[in-house]
Amino acid sequence: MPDQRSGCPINLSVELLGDRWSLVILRDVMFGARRTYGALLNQSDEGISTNLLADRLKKLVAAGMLTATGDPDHKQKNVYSLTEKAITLVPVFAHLGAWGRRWLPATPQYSIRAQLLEEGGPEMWERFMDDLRVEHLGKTSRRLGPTVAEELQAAFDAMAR
Amino acid sequence: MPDQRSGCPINLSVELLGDRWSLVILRDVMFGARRTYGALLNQSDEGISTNLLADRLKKLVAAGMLTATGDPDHKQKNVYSLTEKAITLVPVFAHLGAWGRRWLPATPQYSIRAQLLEEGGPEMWERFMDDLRVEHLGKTSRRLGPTVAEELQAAFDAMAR
DNA sequence: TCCAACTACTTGCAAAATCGCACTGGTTTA
DNA sequence: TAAACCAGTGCGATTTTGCAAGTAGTTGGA
Repeated sequence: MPDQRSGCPINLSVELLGDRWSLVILRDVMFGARRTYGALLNQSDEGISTNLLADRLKKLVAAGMLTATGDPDHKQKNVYSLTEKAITLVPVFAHLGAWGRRWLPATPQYSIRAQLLEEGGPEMWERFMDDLRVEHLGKTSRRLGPTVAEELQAAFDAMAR
Repeated sequence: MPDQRSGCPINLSVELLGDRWSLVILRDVMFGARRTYGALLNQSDEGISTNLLADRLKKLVAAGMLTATGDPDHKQKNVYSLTEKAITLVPVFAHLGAWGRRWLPATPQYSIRAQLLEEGGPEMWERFMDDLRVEHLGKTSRRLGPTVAEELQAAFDAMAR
């Protein structure tokens, strides 16, 4: 990425995220609670290959979308965390998921999270972003009860069974 | 696109729109009022090349995002129109534009439309989608006064001067 | 202590996509 | 009738993708 094509915010977003894997990886970190290379690789529903995963993780870290910190229990393991920049993509994911659910041949199991997020509306997105800030940025929580992430995951798992 | 990687709505959206040009072309049709091959090519701020533009237009038509109709005044000219499927991407564009404006080095001139759309909120997006339905789907208008597209364009042009 | 399994990658290679640019063939305008 | 305009196509170079295999350090169990 030497110089950008134009200063248009849509174009800049496309230049950063407009490929076949970046958003899928961020989705897995955000909604699938996959935080390591191995988890992202082995639990990838779309089957990303090792070199592309390594490359995208590098680029996403360089772009300030993810941070990598070593796992104290396992010297080789890197744990990836979302940055605030990535967390603020939640409304984009919510709308894109709703759009895909409406117009593309999405399967019910995979659609359930998009549906919940769509029905929850902006208030739920805000709660979800707060949960992500607790999980990924180490903010302290002020709320009680299950997190939005847990709700989404529970709904997804219930469909999987 | 033989078979899809997974039935996840985010993944399916990425498979359809996750490249370096599709969203940029749709943005130009939607916000830039460019309706022909020539307009999209010559007024492209990012400088798309002829073969890629031709290829993407073909794919977007095949995907039901655009329709092509002949210009009665000019037998060679095709006029491209947004479908309802494409028009419902407006909220995605609005959020993605807002995100790019906040986090990426967008220039003021190019940001003005994203800013107006962000400040206008969902009510403005609905008005804009109605305007697009009038322009692109031939629906009859029930509102008076300037269209949202005209407002956005006027603001953009004012910045350009 | 040794070794197999696990971790996070890197490398090599072929296929596909993207790129800029020249060019084509029909249409309209002067 | 010539020049300009229109929507592409063809080509060769570069880049990206996808798959498979290999590497190097880490961990856990016998």
